[in-house]
Amino acid sequence: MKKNAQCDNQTCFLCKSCIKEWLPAVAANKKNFSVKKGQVIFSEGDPVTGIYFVYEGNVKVHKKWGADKELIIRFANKGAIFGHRVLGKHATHYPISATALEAGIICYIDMEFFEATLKVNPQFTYQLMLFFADELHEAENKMRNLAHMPVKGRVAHALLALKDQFGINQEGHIDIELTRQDLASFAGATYETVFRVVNELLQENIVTTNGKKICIVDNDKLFALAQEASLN
Amino acid sequence: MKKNAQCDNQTCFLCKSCIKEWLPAVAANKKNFSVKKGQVIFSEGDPVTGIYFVYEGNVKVHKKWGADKELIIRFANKGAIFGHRVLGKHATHYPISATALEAGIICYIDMEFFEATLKVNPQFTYQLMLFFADELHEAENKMRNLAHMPVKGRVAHALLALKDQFGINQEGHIDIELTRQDLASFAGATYETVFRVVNELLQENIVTTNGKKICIVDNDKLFALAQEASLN
DNA sequence: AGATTTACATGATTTTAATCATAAAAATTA
DNA sequence: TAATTTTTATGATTAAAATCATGTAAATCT
Repeated sequence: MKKNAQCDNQTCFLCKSCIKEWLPAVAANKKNFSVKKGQVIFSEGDPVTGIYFVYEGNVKVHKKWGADKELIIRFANKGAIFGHRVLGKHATHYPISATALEAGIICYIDMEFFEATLKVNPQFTYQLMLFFADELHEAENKMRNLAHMPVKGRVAHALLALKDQFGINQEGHIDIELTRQDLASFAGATYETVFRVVNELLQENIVTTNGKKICIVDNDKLFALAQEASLN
Repeated sequence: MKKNAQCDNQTCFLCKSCIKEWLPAVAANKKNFSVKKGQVIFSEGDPVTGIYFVYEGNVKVHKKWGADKELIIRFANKGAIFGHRVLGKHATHYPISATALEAGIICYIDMEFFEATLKVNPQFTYQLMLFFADELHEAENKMRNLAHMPVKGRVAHALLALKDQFGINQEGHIDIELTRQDLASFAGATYETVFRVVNELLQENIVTTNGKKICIVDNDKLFALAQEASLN
């Protein structure tokens, strides 16, 4: 929890959606700190004290199952809000964990100031509601996929979602490096199964890989896999 | 779409959360209509025109998979909002379907008036955001369960969720009658598997059934099943 | 740099739950 | 009320994916 690194007060979801007059208050109340790769920012069951934003780096938001399984709910990248359990009923403990995927800078806002922010910034509240509506929409898709779509389709969907969120870098790779285990946890399957599925995708010339880097070669086929049977 | 039956303008989520001064506007702009059992209120892919509330009856919100599978995302009961796809990005088509589980009365608000309502009622917007936060929380649990929890646990969880939402009637039954197929679709499994699981629950004296009516006899055991392995 | 931990790789086996098949009962509708 | 549709019931079979087991490679920590 080093406190040196500072954000620019204009990048995150909060700074971008609140009225300019409120920014000094944000600057005065925010707490920046840097995290290193693999650092747990908060863990399922921890008491809720505030809300977080990503300034640098990527964070996985995940939910544990037993000792050694988890589901990655989503990724928070530059600017994104996470830990929004300050809101809603029974908002006393984080229902999910948040872990840094790489070194980065996090911004923390305590509950009290966040609630003041909501009161003062109806526009921000509105934006937050829209964000939740979109999250909910994605969650609905993911639930259906987990219930009915085979692993291969879920992996295809996961790769497309990663491409959407992180984009493609100069070399043509999806611009995030995940371990196969994290990819598996994101797709909601085991490492071994995902390993086999990725092998199939390689065989079928749908993707190429280079270590953790993944390149989508045939977007259409991948897309078709992610849709399969949902249209019949 | 009979237009005779009218709601009382004080029961639904909208009427309860907006300022009183706005209620006449709501009354002037709402469109009530009655639905019969099994009636599809809107279907996945339909263009979005407005938002709905339940005044009487229960509605299932579901997402299709192929021709004959679906996942029931949630149930909307008296007062509940549904079809909130008016909000968020790409809010052009309903991503889910809504079907009446029994005869009832529905309230419809068109998009334009709903957006005006949000502008005029920051308090309502705030309540809606909290509602979404809670929905999201439940969705996170459901996703993890679909990914990792065995069907028996998911059925246990489903029964407890039904008890929570609909309560217990005088005879001690969960106060909603679902077909086994709907219970299966809510738990994210097939009819046959759920049938077998319910048989096990009967054998273990955890529930009793009487046709579609289900009574939870041993809440603790059911709760334990719905937790199993998530704590290890 | 060496030691240790974490991630990758892959085959064999087992388990779970879906699929298929078929019949009876119940509910709905003509 | 007869006819049709929907729901319930249940066994047999198959398929998908998890688990188990084991070795190697790569990354991280002293």
